[in-house]
Amino acid sequence: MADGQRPQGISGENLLYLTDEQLRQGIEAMFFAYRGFTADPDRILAELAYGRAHHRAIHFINRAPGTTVNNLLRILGVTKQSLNRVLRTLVEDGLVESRVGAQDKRERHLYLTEAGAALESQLSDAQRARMRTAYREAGPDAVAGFRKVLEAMMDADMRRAYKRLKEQAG
Amino acid sequence: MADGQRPQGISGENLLYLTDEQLRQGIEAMFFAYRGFTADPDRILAELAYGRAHHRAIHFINRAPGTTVNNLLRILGVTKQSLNRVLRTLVEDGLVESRVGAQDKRERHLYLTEAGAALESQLSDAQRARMRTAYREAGPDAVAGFRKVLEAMMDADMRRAYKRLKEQAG
DNA sequence: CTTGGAATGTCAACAAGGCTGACGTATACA
DNA sequence: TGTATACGTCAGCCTTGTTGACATTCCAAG
Repeated sequence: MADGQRPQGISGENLLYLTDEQLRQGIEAMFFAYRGFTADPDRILAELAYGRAHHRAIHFINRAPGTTVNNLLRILGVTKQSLNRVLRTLVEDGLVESRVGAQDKRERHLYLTEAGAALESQLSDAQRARMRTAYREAGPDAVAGFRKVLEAMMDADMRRAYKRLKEQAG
Repeated sequence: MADGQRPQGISGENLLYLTDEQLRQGIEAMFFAYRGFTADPDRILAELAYGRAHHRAIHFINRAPGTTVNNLLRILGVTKQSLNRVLRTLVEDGLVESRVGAQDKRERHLYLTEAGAALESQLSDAQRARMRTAYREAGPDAVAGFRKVLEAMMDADMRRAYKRLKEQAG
């Protein structure tokens, strides 16, 4: 897998876009773009003494109200201890409500309170504003390609989680 | 900026792709994809007691050999104390060489050693392999769109850094 | 009905890697 | 000669990941 190779003309396709250099640029694009992606919420969170982990929890609780801790765990891909710390502060601060399960009392079902929903929409608005600008600048065809590549880049189980959320919320 | 709005028919364009729900899906796609994006290098790094910070440093030193500490700092967007910690272990472990500048002796120019280059290419190969699969699956048009949206998502100074690297390396 | 294992969630302690602030040293330049 | 710049370092803090130990609850096998 040497650098600078240029596979070409294989079965009639133009494979220039699979060059190591092209892939490297894609990698760097992901790196720089992800920074922009998180920059706006990060600024808001810094003022509130919260971090990115809080944002992620709030986002997915909003997205799937009543979800269990275990389910959230799988989506976020962290340990339950790590999530628990974040969740505890959010509950203490009155942003998240944790209700004991009706059928299975081991489970906790998570909901945003009004204050939690307010913060969620503040963060979400900021992040969507950046996304909207980028989408508008790039145009609908580019956006379709963007989504397609991202989806292909996910691990299989994340792709499943992603699709489930998509269907769920229309 | 309420949820679920569907701006439509504005100046003849179809703006369905700018729906809040569409933007939200884009946000989640970025989140899940970034996990996949870092998963393979992370596995390799974990065995070597290195982290993502080491990977980033190695990547950009390889990309721009002889770069100064200050320049690397700006690209990575961290403090010098944070970078220094990582850099120190890399120099100690013989993966990175730090040479005093010829013209300006205050500067340190950074280079990968042979061992450093070997690790770089191991990490790079893993990450490119995932990228290549995703690119191939999505196709060239999707890739073009992917890059276009990512670029539009960057902060202005990151976009400059990104373009400089692109031109530099062809 | 009881008991043991599995599932769920909590508490404690530790490490990586961000951050700020302060300071020292060498060099460049006006 | 004095000021600015580039780099390194020490100290201490915070967030957020990790593992290990433990309590509670459920369920199924005996």
